[in-house]
Amino acid sequence: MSKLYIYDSMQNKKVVFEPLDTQNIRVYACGPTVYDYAHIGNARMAVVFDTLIRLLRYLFPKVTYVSNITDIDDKIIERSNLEKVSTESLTNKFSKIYNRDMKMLNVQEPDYQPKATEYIDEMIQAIAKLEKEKYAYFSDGHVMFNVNSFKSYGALSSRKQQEQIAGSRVKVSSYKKNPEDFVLWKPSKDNEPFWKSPWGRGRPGWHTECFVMATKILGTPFDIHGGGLDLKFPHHENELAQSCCFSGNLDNKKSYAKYWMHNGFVTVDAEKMSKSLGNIKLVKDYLNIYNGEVIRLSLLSAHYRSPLNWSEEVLLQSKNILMKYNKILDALKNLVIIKNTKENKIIIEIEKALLDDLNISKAFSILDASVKEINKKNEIEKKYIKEAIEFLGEIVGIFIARDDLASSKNKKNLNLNEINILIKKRNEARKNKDYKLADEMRNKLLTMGVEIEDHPEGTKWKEI
RNA sequence: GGCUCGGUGGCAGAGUGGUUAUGCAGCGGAUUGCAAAUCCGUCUACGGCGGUUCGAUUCCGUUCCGAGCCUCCA
Repeated sequence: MSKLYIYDSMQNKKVVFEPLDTQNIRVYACGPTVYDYAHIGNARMAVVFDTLIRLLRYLFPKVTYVSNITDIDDKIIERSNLEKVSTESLTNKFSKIYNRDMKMLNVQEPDYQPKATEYIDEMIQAIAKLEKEKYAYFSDGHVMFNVNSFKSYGALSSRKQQEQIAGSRVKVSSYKKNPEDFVLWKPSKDNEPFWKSPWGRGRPGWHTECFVMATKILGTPFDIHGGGLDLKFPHHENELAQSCCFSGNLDNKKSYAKYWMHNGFVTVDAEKMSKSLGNIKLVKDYLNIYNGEVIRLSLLSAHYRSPLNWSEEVLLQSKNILMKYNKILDALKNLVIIKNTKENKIIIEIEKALLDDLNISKAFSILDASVKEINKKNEIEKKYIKEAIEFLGEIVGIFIARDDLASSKNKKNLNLNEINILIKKRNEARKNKDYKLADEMRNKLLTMGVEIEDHPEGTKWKEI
């Protein structure tokens, strides 16, 4: 097996992935804050890391994948006040919706999907330890992480504190010793959810949950820590700082995660999809129009680190690609393949592309080339092609729900009987060379939303 | 101001020091009653300017342009 290369955001370069334990690869990726419907950006993160996990599972005997859900946070509180529901019912609702939508995109559930509120005790213990060891301080009801206590702060995002301050928009709160200090524990107002703690009634800051849950579930160091690029700073930087100080590994920035991976943004009209710009696209809205695989492949159409411009063109292109391969798979459905991955030159090439930091476009170009003259190939070659398509499909997470690329919600209730009668009538008319009548039948079917294709073996139809 | 990352043909998107992917769309052809589908063939490209080189889209320098982070965000 060749080596897996991944781009490590800590080193800012592509490196050979060398597992800490080849018998169990451990990965943590930051999931969403659930106070609204999942958007395309959430989906990109989920799909990218799901694809990485699929590849790792192909390469290694065991992979443990953790991806959290943030279910306590200021925005959640704000939204629950607005909708006059409890934070629990709000986050329950949207975490279910998130999981449902991701399932539609063939995203496999993580092995663990911890929620912040399930780890409050552990967070309190961790914060107490940081405070006791002077990495954090108590100030005006808040426990703050003291950035000055960790001299490697900024290593992940290549930032130096002083240079950030000039153009910085960071608010210097009165309870901060240093502008970059961040909240580990904050006091809750009377109408806000709270947990009892040594610092009074309050709730944890955002950056603590991931570090605590990753440490608790995976143990440190683990192999890969991932998430969206916007989390690199400050979220991941802050997780790293807490973890290094917590474990006493002040000089070892790999003591938390060995590698860091970040996926790029989804853009709309070349601008970042973001809440403040109001150009958020929701997964559920696209699931009304497209099959989940179309959306998934669209999300993988650009390399995971590049920006991905979300557009109808991308979706249409993905749909066409899926239709093409589904047709080929359909034509090859009676071929029985013998799993012979190591001998299959197409797979060897595809594997090489995937092992190069998930170069899916390259992998597809190899597949496209192999398929190009499929009609001229003999049976053995066709078996290799089929095996290769299924191989790539498995890693990329497509070609699972075949035949039907229309959204299931978009289905019309068609009268099968009527369709068959019309097709029969049309074929009779064709036999009699009454093409005018034949075309009438076809137009009638079209108005019903049925498109027909004449094949040597008979007339086929599909929904449009 | 600091720190990242990009600029490839109509669009999407890989890659490489010389033989210039791939897909979608387009065009031409085969096929078809006409279509559709399929198959075959085919045109457009590497931001600007310098440099290194026999040769650069690929390396180096410089410049212009764009995106992102430094505030919640996947």
